[in-house]
Amino acid sequence: MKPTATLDREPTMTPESEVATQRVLVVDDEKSISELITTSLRFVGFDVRTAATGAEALRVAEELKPHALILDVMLPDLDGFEVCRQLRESGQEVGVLFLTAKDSTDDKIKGLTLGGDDYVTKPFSLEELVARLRALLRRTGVVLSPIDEETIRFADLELNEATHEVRRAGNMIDLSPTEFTLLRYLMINADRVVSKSQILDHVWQYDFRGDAGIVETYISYLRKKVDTYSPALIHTVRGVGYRLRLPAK
Amino acid sequence: MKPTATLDREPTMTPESEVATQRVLVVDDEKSISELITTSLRFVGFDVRTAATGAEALRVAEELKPHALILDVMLPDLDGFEVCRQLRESGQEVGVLFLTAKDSTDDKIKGLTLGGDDYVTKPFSLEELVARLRALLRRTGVVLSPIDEETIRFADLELNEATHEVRRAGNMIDLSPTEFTLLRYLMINADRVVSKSQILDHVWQYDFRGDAGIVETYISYLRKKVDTYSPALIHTVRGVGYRLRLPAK
DNA sequence: GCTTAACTTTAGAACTTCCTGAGAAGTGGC
DNA sequence: GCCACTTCTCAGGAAGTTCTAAAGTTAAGC
Repeated sequence: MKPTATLDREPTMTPESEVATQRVLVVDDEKSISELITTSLRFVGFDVRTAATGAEALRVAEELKPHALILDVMLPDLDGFEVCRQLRESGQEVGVLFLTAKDSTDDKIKGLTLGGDDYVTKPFSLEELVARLRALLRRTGVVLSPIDEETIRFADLELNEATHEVRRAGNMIDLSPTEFTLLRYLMINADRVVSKSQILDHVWQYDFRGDAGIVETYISYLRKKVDTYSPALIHTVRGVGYRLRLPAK
Repeated sequence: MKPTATLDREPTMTPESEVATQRVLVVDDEKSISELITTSLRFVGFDVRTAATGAEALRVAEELKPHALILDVMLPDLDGFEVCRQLRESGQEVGVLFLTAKDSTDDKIKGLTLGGDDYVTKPFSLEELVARLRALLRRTGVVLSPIDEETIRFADLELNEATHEVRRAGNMIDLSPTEFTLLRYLMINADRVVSKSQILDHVWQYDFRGDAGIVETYISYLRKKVDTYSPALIHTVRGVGYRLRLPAK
């Protein structure tokens, strides 16, 4: 991943003192993947540790007591499920987000979504991964959030993760999957400038090999759908990137 | 395909504090099965313990006093029936859901439904297992289940778990077992988008190895039966999944 | 004010996803 | 053992989405 200059994080970030940072353990033997995830999660405010093998994961988890694990199913020693099993056996309450190859037909994956755990197939987009991790932490926090709490708001814009509905001033807006993910990314980073390469890194799958021009195209699509209402919310910061914001006071 | 971060949960979940958590003991010597069940049940709000042998089951049951048992008939030591017998002998009031291989022609299974107990054949779908367990707890009346209604409603659609009847605007609709389970899954997740893989994981048996195309076929069947009435309730969210919803406001 | 780089928009080709119908294979009741 | 029902696969076509490329527009620097 291209290192980025700007942080992405919650628009209404609660001070550290009020909300304890959530600890996440990332377990993957491919360094490039685990680094990609680590950097992203650190930016969005998680406390991240990594492990490259199942055994290491168990050792680190013991000490770290993470709130969630991001766990590759294919590890050099124990497989992901075994790691998960041993962890639960030792009494650790931890949500697990499994990473798995797209064509993997492993039975064991099934049912996990019911169980509060979840899985993401490789290659994923960071935006998707973070959204899923958040949902998982919300869920494993025992208290289940009603649909309303799954809505991100900015000005008169609302984006609901559960229903996939997007509204501007109460009017439904129909978005394609990529448009939806892009808008969510902008909304989560409301008021901050995000660069085209940041957007590419987060919204597109990590193995996308095209150029950043696609971002311009999608911003254009989004403006046609979202900014036909006034005031316009999507602003270009020439030479830097894009920014969601209300008109200057 | 980009899987979505959708939660599955009860549409009207009652807070933990109001309803005592129900304790379930899962007894199976196949780790993958008992894990699958455990994770699923934990999430839908049960307090779950496991045992791998009949002897262990008796020991744990003594201490846990579970409201229900999910009990594999084939155990390495005592068989499931024997475990059940000894438990009842010791005076424990407990509903039992037997797990049995599909081709098992064991007579003992028959007649169990009379006593409030029930059985499910392997491989099962999680949706089915959870529904049966709830029904069992409802019947044995040990504790009121968080959802004590036997009818799930959405708009003018009604689905009755006990009678397996489905009505739209009062008119009976005849559904096959898979159609029924799929519709129930959609109704439980009313208003939320559920992805095809989520549907596959929950509605189909855990060892199903086909592709997600089958979900499209069944959605099509269901629409023909349920959405011949207007308004249509089953909506496609392209690239994401399906959603049960009333026409947009 | 001209030049140039940065951005926007559009068109359309390539691709993906979804719907449906037809039929093969399996299952259970009588 | 036949019939009805159900499950599942597959294939064609329609519709929607993604991405590239090229032409049009804007703004910043000199």
